[in-house]
Amino acid sequence: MSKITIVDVARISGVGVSTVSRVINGHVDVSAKTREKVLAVINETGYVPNDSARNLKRTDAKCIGVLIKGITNPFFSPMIDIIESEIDRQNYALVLRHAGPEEDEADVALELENEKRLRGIIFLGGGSEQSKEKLRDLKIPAVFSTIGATILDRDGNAEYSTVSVDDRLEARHITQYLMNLGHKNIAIITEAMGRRSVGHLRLEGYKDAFAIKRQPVNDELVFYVEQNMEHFSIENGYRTTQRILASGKDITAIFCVTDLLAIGAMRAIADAGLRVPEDISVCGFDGMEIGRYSNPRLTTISQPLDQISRETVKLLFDLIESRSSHRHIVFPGELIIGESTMKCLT
Amino acid sequence: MSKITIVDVARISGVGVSTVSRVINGHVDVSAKTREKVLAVINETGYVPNDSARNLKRTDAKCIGVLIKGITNPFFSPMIDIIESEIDRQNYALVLRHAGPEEDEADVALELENEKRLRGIIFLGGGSEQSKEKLRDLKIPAVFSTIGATILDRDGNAEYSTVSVDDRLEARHITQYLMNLGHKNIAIITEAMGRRSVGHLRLEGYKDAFAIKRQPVNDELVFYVEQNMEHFSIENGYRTTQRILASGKDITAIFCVTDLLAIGAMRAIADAGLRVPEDISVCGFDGMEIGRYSNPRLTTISQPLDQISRETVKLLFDLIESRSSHRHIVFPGELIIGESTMKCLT
DNA sequence: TTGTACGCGTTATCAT
DNA sequence: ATGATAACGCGTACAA
Repeated sequence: MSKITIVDVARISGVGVSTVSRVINGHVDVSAKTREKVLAVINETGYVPNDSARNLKRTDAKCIGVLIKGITNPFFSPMIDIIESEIDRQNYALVLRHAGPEEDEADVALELENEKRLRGIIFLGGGSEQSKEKLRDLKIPAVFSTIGATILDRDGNAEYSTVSVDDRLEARHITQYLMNLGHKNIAIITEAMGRRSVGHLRLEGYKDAFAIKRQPVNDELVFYVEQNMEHFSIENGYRTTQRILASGKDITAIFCVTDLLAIGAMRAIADAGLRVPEDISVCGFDGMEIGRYSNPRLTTISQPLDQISRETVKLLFDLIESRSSHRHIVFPGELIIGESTMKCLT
Repeated sequence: MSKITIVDVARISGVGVSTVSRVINGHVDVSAKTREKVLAVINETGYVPNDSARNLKRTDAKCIGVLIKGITNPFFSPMIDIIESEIDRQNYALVLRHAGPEEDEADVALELENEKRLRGIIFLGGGSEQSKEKLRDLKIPAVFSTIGATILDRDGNAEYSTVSVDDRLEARHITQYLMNLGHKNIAIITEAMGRRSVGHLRLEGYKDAFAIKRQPVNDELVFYVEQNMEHFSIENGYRTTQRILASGKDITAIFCVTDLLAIGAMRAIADAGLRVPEDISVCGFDGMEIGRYSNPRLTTISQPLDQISRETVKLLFDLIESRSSHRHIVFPGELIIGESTMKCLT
């Protein structure tokens, strides 16, 4: 079964290639009889149009690209479904692409743009400082959603749009919540990355809470995840918490900058023979499903992923149809009080 | 900034298109001076080769496709990394594609095959009965890994290869483990799907355990997940378990056919004021990371995803290089005894 | 070492 | 309604 092309189909059906093309693309100006004949040939030959060749010629592919940085992150999963259906509702097709840890998402985006005939692109994660410049070469509107959005400067930037929560502010809120429970020695588990990474932004929020209370931040209570494995994974939360416990620091609460870290932290605390929250309170950030089913339930900041996803798509279409210029939309997070935090007893 | 092509680059650099092409593809037969000049132009123009046009011409793209059915399933996440690095080790590129719930994975595979110049393809999930036939049109070797593999008949099928555990056998093992703990009234939460779906296969294993003990299966203890949401989700495990508890059936153990279902089940039991495992033992299937960090730790069947992933790639390359014909490789699962199961006290 | 010209499979344009 | 043919952007013989 060697490769069969539109020419073959045309020859076998006894018609011209243009006619076959018309049938494939559902044009109306073709007789029912001819259409059926061609369709029959297509069916029995198992002919599949070559997408590369189509994209080379086509001008009007109503297509939106979604670029995910790190497929490993289950955080994005719930967003995809919503984005997919929203795009579908506009009668556009969705091209989902994944960028590995080593790939530069800007390169992948550029490639995607002219490989498919994209009208717009959504970034989930990614958005490193360095790729920022390359993004200028994008000819289509881009929207960064959630994590990736934080990494960009928001101040009057007209190159792309962002939709997210205010990581720094929300991190301050949950830290303040811990403080209001009476906690003073609050450790934080975060990521040592760029100045505008989520990890850093949430750390800033943590520091803000102390600044507002006019209390010094104890740098020894700032713990960074291990570098040699997935940064925001359960396992990393477990390992890092073990380091915290082994350090002998007298802490009563841990703020993990993601829920997955918090899940690992809670297990590490339990394995050390301590209780959550009686001995140590734990809170996360993100509002992932798992936190609502963990034991104990996780106290966290919930990101309104539904709204964020919907707004992301809406904004993108506004941009595509020039109804709007680039904007930076910020949604409020919601403090979810679970069972993993309680009043400080000491 | 309109679209810039290889012709533009050639014109600006004052060379021919073939020279530019040579530079792009890293051919050696081009003077260092010319190369630099071209590279400079490429850089300042932000030129990106059109992949569609390249694939149209290229014949030797060393590319492997990985098709994931349902990106929502975190079960596959750990496999991707391994598969990616294994493929990389062979100096092949990886093209990752996702098929939505509505898409036929066979269509996507066919499209992927001639869009990129794939040498082989790996299916993660998917593999429905109906798409089986379309797969015949694939001109490149295909390997189904884990979940999707089960759906195919293994008996002397020479159309594709499979790598997986024996779902039916392993399900029997863990059911027997529960029986050996003294449990008699064992509920099962599974999926009502096709004859060879994982849900059905694992249900068969459950029934086998009873058959071997010459005990009748109580059909009233077979519970099916809700159809109107993700089948193997935490939430579905929660809801279905609520139904089990509300049914008033006198059960002492629940076998959930996936770990995610089990996580939801444990939470539902706790919310009902009961304890795991003292009141009800719970076990899962898959061996996902979350089960090792849940509270209590989950008893489950662990699939050797490392080995499965590695073997999947190895087998695919054997097929590509005609060192092997299609095979069906089965790995043993491992019973992981957690804290979510204990002796039946009644 | 470098440039010219053709073909990859498809769609769009222009005839008919 | 249908067919012939010129692009689309690139790789690669082949010629120079």
